[in-house]
Amino acid sequence: MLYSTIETLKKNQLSITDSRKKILEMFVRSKGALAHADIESQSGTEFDRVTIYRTLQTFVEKGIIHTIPTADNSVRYALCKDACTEGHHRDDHVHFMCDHCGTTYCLDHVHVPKVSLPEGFTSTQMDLVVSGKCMKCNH
Amino acid sequence: MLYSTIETLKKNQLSITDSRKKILEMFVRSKGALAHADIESQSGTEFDRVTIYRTLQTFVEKGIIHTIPTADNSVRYALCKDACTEGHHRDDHVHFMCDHCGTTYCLDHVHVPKVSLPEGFTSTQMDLVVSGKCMKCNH
DNA sequence: TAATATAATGCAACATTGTTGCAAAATATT
DNA sequence: AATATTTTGCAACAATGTTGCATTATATTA
Ligand SMILES: [Mn+2]
Ligand SMILES: [Mn+2]
Ligand SMILES: [Zn+2]
Ligand SMILES: [Zn+2]
Repeated sequence: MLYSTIETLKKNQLSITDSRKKILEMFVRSKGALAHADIESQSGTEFDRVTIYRTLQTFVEKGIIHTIPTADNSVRYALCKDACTEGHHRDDHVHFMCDHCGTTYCLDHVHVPKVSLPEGFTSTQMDLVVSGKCMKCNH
Repeated sequence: MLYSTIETLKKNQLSITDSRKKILEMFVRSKGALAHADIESQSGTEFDRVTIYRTLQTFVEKGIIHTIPTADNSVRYALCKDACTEGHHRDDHVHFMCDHCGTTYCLDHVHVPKVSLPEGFTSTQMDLVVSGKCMKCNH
C-alpha cells in the first residue's frame, strides 16, 4: 500500500508543515539515498539548515527514514520500506554505494546473511555496505 | 611474524618520529579500535591535533591501519592484520561494535560472506558491521 | 469560524571535527 | 658535521551538527 506524504505524516502523528511535506516528497521521488547537503541544495533557501536537521531526526525517530552507514563515514538517509515503527527500525537489507556516480541504493530484496560470531558475542544488528559499480554506471 | 613499531615504520619507508612511534604503539597495545579522540586523550598535550590526523592518514595510506565503517558514522581505526600494502587494503573481515562498552573489534577470522547482487551491480568492496554485546559484556 | 493552546521554525551563537599553508624543528642523507 | 628533506605545531579556516529562545505556523477547542 502507498501513502501520500500527508497521510504518512498523519499516520505518524506529525503536524503537517511545509518542510516536512517537501522533504518527505524528495525522498519519495529520489531513486537513491539523500544526504543533508542534497536536501539543502535541492530546497535552496526555502528552509533553514537547522530545520532540515530536525526534520531528518524526527523522520528517523518515527521510522519513516533510516540512516545508511557508508564506507566514507558520511551520513545518508533513505525511506524505510520495511516494517519500521517509532523507535524500532527493521532495515535488514543490504546497501550499495556506487564508486562511480556516488549514488547510494537500498537493495530492499537483498538480505544481510547470517555470520557465525566468535564464542561470547551476540548480535542485535548487522549492516552490510557493498561498494562497486551500479547498474547505470556498468552501462 | 611480529614487527616492532620501529621496524614497521622502516619497512614502510617512514621516518621515525616520536608521534609515529607512540601512536603506532597505542594500536599495538589496544584490544579494540581507536578513534582520533582516543589517541588525543591518551597522549595528552604531547602532540598537536593536526599531527594526529596526519599520522593516521599516513598509516592508512601505507596499509598499516584501516578505517572501520561504523553504524554511528564515527571514524575508528585498527591495525591491518591482513596483507595490506600501500594504497591497497585487503581487510575483508567482519567488524563488531559493542552497544554496551563501545569497544570496536576486528573479527579477523570472520569473513564477509558473498551476497548475490541485482543484475548489473558489481562489487569491489564489502563492509559488514555487526552490533551487539561483546564477549566481556556478556560476562 | 475565531480564540487559544501547542508545536515547529528561523536565527544567532556555539561545539566538534577535519583541512590547509607556512615557518620552525626534527630526522635523514651526504 | 653540514646540508637536504621531511615532519611538526600553530593559526586560520571550512564543514557539519547542536542548543536556546523569540517568532510564526499548525492544531485544538469553544
Ligand atoms: Mn536502506
Ligand atoms: Mn578490522
Ligand atoms: Zn553509479
Ligand atoms: Zn562490550
